[in-house]
Amino acid sequence: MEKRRTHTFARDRFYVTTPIYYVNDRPHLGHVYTTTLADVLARFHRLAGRETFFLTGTDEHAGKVVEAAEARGLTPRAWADANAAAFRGSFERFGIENDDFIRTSEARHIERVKRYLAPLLESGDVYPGEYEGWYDAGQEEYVADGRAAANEFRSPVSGRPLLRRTERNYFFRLSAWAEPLLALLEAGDVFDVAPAARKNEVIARVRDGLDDVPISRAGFDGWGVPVPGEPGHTVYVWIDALCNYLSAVDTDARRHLWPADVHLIAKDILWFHAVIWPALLLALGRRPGLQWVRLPRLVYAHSFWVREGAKMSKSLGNFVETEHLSEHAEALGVDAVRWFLATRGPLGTADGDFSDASLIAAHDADLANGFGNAVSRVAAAIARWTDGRVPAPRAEAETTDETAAAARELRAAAGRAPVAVASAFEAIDIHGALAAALELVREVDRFVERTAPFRLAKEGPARRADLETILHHAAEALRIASLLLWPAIPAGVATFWGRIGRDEWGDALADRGRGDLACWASWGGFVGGEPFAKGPPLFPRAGSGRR
RNA sequence: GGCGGCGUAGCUCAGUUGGUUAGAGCGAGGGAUUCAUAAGCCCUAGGUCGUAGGUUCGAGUCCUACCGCCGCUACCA
Repeated sequence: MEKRRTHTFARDRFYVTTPIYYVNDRPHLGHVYTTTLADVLARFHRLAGRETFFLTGTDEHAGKVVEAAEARGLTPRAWADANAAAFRGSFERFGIENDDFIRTSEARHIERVKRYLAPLLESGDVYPGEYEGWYDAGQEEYVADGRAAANEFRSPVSGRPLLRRTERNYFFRLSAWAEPLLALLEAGDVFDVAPAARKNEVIARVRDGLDDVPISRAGFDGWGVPVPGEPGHTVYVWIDALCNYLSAVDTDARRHLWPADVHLIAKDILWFHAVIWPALLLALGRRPGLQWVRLPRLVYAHSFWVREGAKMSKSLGNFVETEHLSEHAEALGVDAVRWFLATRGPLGTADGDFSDASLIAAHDADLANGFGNAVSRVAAAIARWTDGRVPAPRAEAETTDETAAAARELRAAAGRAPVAVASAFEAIDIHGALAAALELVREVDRFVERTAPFRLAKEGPARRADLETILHHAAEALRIASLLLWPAIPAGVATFWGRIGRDEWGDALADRGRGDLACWASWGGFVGGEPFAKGPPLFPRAGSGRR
């Protein structure tokens, strides 16, 4: 389909963002999806020991927010407070640990948007002009020329004729940045867009040339960011919203975090993130005192969820609500939801189908029958034959050649896995990263089948060294696999760590702390004598068994 | 209309710069086991690689046409 490209991130830090969500929306699958992906990435980089910053938030400055508030007899502030809280709440429910939650209505943000606009006005990157376009009075918005023509100059919503309207507002000189942007996109080493198909779309459009874009709206009703020096104008919400990525880290304590490593978005807002935002940053970076403002390294646009083949939309009313996801989380644990989103979602250019059955199937196949069962069988073996303690490894000379060979191969697989997982995560190939982690679990299952410790146990002391080597290796490989799986299924893995006497890892990573993956995931963490306790299934099967 | 992409086993998809018998996961069928969450492991899919041509010693992998599907075509977050 397309070639994945590895993006090399700064080694010691990682900054990932989600879009800030429209505060008039109720949180649904789409929001939880993007945010979960960001959380998985952020957790991986934290685990790897990097200074990680994961930002999400809400976009609040739209005229419709004021309307929605008025309709409910609330102030925009109160309405936004309630809905922003709803977003925060649903994210918390799925184990998402963002480092900050920015709201565009916050003073820290508004103040900085003004601070970014002022120098651009001064330099002429932003200039006053006249915008003429097809206006949909019912929607109170302009309709793009192409779209207006396609609709025979009638409102796509109401069907009423569109009005030709002229408005005085401020423009961003986007046209000036087409060439530099194209060069950057084609090189792809400083600023990049992924997946490749999305990048191609952007390049094709930028190649056709760019028009200047209006970035303000006439009128200011106290909700929004006033244009500096022109208090009767409001900064267009999109421009306002994009600035959040920068404004959130534009403090002495955080400025070093910029540029963002990944802006994770859905494909519908690619244009703003892949063209307008970088152009704005290029312009900003030229202003005195703002040279630290560089381009984000990567804009990654995933696709949409569909439900049983049908697009989710307000008109169909078929959104997968957060409440619905919560039911799955209650039945199977949050990890089940996270795992499904992270491994089966529309990460590439194709839309992905959501169904309850596929969520449960993913949980059963990978978590219950996979990781959970492997942990269970190894824990039971250790409980029965080595008193619940991980045996110390034995010298190869003490075991048969067959045992030694199998052990060597498992150890090699455990060495390859962290490398494969890391490089997949670097390429935002979350499916690939988690598949690589799960592959190590499969290796353990194959290893157990091949070496059959349950048979050796019956052969008495003669095979004791083999038995101990086998159990040590199986435990060790699962220990390493658990680290690699943690970003996606932190709850179950934390429980597992408790059983193997590694609560310290959970402690280190708690409260957004950092780990030391290179050290933790290296072979030899178990020296012998550690617990590997049995316990209730980490991921109890939901479906019935086979046969 | 323009630009771009896709169409590979029942399902979801991998298939490097063209080269031995086209792969994985899930599902389905079969088998040997029994430590484990009726889990795990092994074997099996005889797939016209959308269709028709072409280039080549050789094409799923390049070219052309056609059929079907999809994305983008600038300001709805």
